[in-house]
Amino acid sequence: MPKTRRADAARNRDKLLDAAAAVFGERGLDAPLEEVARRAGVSIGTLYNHFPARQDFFDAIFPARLAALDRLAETALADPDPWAGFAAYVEGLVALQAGDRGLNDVLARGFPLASELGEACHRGFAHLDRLVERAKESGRLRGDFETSDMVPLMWAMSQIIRESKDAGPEVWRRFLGFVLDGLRAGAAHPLPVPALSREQVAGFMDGTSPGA
Amino acid sequence: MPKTRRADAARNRDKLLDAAAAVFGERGLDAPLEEVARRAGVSIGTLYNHFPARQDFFDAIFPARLAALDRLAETALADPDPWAGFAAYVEGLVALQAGDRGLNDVLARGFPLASELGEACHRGFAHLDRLVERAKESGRLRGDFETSDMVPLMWAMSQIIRESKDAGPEVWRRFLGFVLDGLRAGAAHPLPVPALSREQVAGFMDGTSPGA
DNA sequence: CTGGAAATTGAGGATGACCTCAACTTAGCA
DNA sequence: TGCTAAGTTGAGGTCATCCTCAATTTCCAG
Repeated sequence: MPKTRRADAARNRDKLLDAAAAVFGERGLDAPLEEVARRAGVSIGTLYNHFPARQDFFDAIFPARLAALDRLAETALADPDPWAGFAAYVEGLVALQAGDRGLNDVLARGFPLASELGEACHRGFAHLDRLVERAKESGRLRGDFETSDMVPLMWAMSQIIRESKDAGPEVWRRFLGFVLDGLRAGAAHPLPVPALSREQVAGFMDGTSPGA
Repeated sequence: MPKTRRADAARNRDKLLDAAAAVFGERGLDAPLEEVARRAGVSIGTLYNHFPARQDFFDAIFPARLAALDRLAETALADPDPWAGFAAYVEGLVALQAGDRGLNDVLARGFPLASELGEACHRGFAHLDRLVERAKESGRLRGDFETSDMVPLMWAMSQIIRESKDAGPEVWRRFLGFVLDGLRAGAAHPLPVPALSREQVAGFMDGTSPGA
């Protein structure tokens, strides 16, 4: 039923999507839409015709990228070494956002989740649960680590990536090294505060967060 | 020579300073100046008369706060246990920015450093050098930790503080627990990337950083 | 008390982003 | 080849912030 679209309109839609992917990838999710229109070689009016709200771009762009997360999780779960699998997943997740400012924003904020994105996120958490469980059972991941601890971890890494992009784009690997060393069972010392609850995590996902 | 200022002008200046401290503390360094003027009960023109540039507020406000850092460092250096001193310093530093959105911004960004602030920062690094040195010599802090690693650490914590302020204002303590566990000598595994150099760190301090 | 220097005021110009819509252009069917 | 619905256009309204400056008010020294 969307087949009845005119050819030029379809072309413009694609150009907009390409431009949006590029612009959001470079400048983040708050990039001006006029820049997207400009880069697509299309007027701002046409942009709003195809994507009435900024969120519509996100819904069109990110599901495909989030598929990469699923693949990452599968590879990680296939690793015979549970700790290596866990570590590889975390590192892979951070590496993905290091190369994509838009994805970085998605992970960094109390994210602007919609429909399909929400599901992808749910799947991500499910995968993560299994990875964490497996790594804990193997005795290599500290027992008091919880899946929800991944959220602050992503916040942290996202900021490091943003700040260091220009002057030292690899530092995040070093910092992640420190953190992972702190997550090994042998390193564990008692923690002063309980992990975020499911409800708290959910709170970050719909509540709009203040910019920085 | 600034003695020749009129009494009302001095009063207004103080009101502006108080208002600015409050507003920047709540909303961060990008808070609208009109809000500062409004809260000071003064017109926007007067604000610009006293503080022609936003930076002038920072220069007037932050040196006093940075004195707290010096005190913190002294306490930490006085601790007979070098590791405890180091850990207390880090925790104190993070705690300070947890209570002050403005200070958080100062630490989080490729900061907007000026004159006096720059010096305070230098002092901070000098203190930190000694704390790190001492903790390493005691064999409790991992040998490959460098003073400049503190910069990404502050970036990381600042983001966690910002994101969690509303829904779980204590999570940062938990995450810092993980990180500190990773900094203990016993936890160390080889790192994939060298620390930031002095020059790189300096690069963050003048280069204006993009907002978030 | 008073004159003039010092300070204050706030309307308004500049900027950059958002979004709309009436007028125009064009694809594609008959 | 028209003709029309689908699509495009971009000037311009809205909004939030920045910053300026001519007119006005206030302080205080003489």
